[in-house]
Amino acid sequence: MARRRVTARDVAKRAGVSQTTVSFVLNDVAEANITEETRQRVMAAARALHYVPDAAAQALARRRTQVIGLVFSRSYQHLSSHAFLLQIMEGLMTVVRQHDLRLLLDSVDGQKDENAYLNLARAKSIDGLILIEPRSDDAELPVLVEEAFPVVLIGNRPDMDICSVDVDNHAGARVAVEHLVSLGHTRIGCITNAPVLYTVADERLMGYQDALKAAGIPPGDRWVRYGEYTPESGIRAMGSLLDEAVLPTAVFVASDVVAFGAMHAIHERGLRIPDDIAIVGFEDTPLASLVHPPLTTIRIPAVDEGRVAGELLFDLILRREVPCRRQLLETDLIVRASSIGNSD
Amino acid sequence: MARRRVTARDVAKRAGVSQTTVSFVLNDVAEANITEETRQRVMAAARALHYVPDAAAQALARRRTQVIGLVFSRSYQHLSSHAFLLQIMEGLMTVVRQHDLRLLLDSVDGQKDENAYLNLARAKSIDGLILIEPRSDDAELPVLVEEAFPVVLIGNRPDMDICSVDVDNHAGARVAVEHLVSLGHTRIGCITNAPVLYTVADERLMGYQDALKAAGIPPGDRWVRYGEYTPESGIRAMGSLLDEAVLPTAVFVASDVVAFGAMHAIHERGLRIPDDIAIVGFEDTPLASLVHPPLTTIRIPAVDEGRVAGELLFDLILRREVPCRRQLLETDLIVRASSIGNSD
DNA sequence: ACGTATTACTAATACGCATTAGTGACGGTC
DNA sequence: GACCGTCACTAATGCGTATTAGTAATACGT
Repeated sequence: MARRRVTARDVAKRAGVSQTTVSFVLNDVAEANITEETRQRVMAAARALHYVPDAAAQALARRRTQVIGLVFSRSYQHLSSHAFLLQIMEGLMTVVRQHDLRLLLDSVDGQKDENAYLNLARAKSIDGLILIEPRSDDAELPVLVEEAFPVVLIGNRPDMDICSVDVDNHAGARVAVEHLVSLGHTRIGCITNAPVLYTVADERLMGYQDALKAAGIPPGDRWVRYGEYTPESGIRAMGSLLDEAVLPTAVFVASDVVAFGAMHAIHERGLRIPDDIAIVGFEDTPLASLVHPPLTTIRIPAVDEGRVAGELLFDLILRREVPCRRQLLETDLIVRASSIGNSD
Repeated sequence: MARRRVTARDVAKRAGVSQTTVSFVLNDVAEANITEETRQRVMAAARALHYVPDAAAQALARRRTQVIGLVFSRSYQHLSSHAFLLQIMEGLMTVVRQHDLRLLLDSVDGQKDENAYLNLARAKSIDGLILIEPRSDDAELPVLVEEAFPVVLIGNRPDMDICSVDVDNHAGARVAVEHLVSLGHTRIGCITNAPVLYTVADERLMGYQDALKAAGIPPGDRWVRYGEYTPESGIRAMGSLLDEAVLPTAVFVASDVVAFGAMHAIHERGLRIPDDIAIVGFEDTPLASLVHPPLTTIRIPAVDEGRVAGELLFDLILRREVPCRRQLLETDLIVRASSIGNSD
């Protein structure tokens, strides 16, 4: 086949007008005063030729690409354990479609790719960026902000003045642990969702500790372990906890996915949930209600996070006034059988 | 800040050469005979100015965008239940990085967006396309093929001559059901992963039926239900199965995610897995080994699918010879406790 | 010594669109 | 009837790169 590309000039020729007019018609330029009759002729020609404007040429001329970047600060090997990434994308997608944007995906792997998304921005491959779970040692971010590039974080960097959408991780973790305290637990462990280098992990750990303090329980390191996104890390962490001489009676696992691993480890040792060890997770991933026993957890409105972040970014790109630079969404405690139900 | 963009001309000025030379140096054009000394000067200038070529301008001049599209034929509302989409992306990402490409994400929602990815192609937003789970009634696909646009399917369209990466769904389903037969089951139900409009759902259902026939068991519709990607659909389908007067003793659920819902429904009714009803899933999502009881399933090498599809597409884009247009990857039966273990 | 090759570059142009600065035709004004 | 304004367009230019067609300067062969 290999027919030549259809350009605006082809459309113009067919409609018997100039390329300029074609551009005016297709972009609905009001000041151009195009007669209805000409408009129809152009539209018809465009349709007949299956004309679709060249994205690169448009981007070059308009200085806008209509593409936004979605980047997560994890190596892509950890991608598949990112339980609510898909939910975030789902929310984001609604906005993306509304405004006829495209979504460009990338991941950042700590050391390896320097300037990964910074270069995306500089190459103007994207008009704006949504960054998931920024690391506190991320050095690109300040540069981007300094260059006034539109960025919205999902998660946060308390040290920076930057638009972000987040949940109150500290409060959420606290509610989770208070729930366990209210059930009478005093020996409460914690498995983090990630290394504390990630703000989100640190905040949840703090929430855990503060809840204990508030309940008059001295928090220590004995029952604290560090997860790393994956179920496997949950298995390891819980395995290590279960090797302690004195076992906790409840564990707050700061990520559902890690919690699934932890639950598996508990079952493996022949212990029961919640009778021997109660578990509370964090996130409420779609499967949390389906595992056995269903997992008590702190719900993050991930779809909303994606949607709100998308809207915020869209406003930033258009240089609109942004009402609130830091959006904090609500978490909810979802009580299920892993903390309170009949045992399995 | 808002400093003006750094262009190749700026780099040229600083290095005391022409823009052409800058382009030659940065693209390693061998025929250009650039002296090492000049090369160094240009490189230094580029680095000093943080020069990054404008992606749109490059795309326009090169007639290639360095972007590939990843599209799934599901509405984005179903996105988050797409268990191994992330794994596919993980595999794809390895290729994408190797060749310094970008990944553009989109979804297609049956009726709503006509020409969704066709327009991506025509706008030359992307150099090639990977389409996940094409529908058999997808009318854009033939057009794309006719226009000789590089496309690789994950899944297949047996009626079309098109590059694809897939697993043998029929064989996989058959192995799953044969496993149940070998355990002595004769009343074996099936819950599909999706409407049979999707090739992949149809194939797995066929595999189920053929396995029954081969075992001398007449396949009927009585114990067949139709899932729709989600756990919820699994709950519904299994609920409906459990309302039958005579219950199956085993059910092949053609998707892990749907199976998780089905297992939940079984637990809800106070039945045990596998004692009352054995379950075999399909896919081996990361959580299959972690649910309770761990799920027997047919493993799809999803990461490999992504990688292979990416490599295939890359070859197509470069108009290289493609060794085999239809790559069929192996599935494995992973036996876990949901079919054969101790009950829960 | 003269023509040809080679080297190391540069000038000019194309890519396909958006946009700015016109332009000719027509209508109304004083 | 000279002037201004509006209407409905078009010609020309710019966006930032890749690439092609040069062009001086030097090297080489005979």
